[in-house]
Amino acid sequence: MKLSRKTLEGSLETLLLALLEEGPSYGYEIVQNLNARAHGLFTTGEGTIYPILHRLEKQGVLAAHWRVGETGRKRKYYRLSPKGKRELSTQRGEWNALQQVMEACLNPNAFKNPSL
Amino acid sequence: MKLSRKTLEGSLETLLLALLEEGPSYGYEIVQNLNARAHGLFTTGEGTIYPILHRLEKQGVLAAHWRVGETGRKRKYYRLSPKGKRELSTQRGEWNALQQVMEACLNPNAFKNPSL
DNA sequence: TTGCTATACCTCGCATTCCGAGGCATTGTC
DNA sequence: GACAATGCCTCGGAATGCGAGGTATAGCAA
Repeated sequence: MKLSRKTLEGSLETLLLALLEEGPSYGYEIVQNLNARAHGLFTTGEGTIYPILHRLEKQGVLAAHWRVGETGRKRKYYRLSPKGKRELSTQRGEWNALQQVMEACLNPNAFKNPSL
Repeated sequence: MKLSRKTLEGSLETLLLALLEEGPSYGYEIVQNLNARAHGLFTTGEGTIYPILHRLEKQGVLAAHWRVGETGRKRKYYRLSPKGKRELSTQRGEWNALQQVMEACLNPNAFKNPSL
């Protein structure tokens, strides 16, 4: 099954933040990593990830610094700033909340609400 | 807590389809119904719902017919077409799949994956 | 040397989405 | 007659995802 674009919308940023919570990484690796974790459910490209990284850096959610990796090439490493950690926490909460509403609507019979 | 627009993105259509699965309804009522179920977590307006309804009708996912309700006013009732039922089923599946990926990324410690 | 692939960065433009603001008509109430 | 509630609708802006393309370097093979 291939996840439609619409379903993925708005979740990518949360996914990205969660990934960076585990440690600094750079754009190219992040794309590979996300696609690996998606297990073929969806595929992300650089055209999607780089603009998000730039925006988050501009917003102060991510901090970036250039470094030469073990391959000899320059990489731009991103890591969560303190603001980024708070942001991730917020988004985790929002995700859980949405999950509950979706659960209640998609499986309404699980606990019939007489008020509706 | 107020759900940010980004988190909600892409889920509204699924929510709408799930609501119509329970029976036909019309735009104005759908808006009220969705907001009631959101329990203040988010608020949707008619400017959001009507375009979605029109698009879904055009795509053959919803069938619509005008009828005069018990209030005396004309209403445009929408119900799921057979295609719509299949679509809802698909979206339910996509939601569950996304949920699993999100779960795995947001709580990576739950089952450490050594390949990452 | 010359190419090719993988790595690694980036931008541009299209299609799509949410949503606030507004417009129109009708019903019932004060 | 004024007003709110019901009920439909459109328009434009901001933001998103993403395919397509561009640049440059490292390493390998012909």
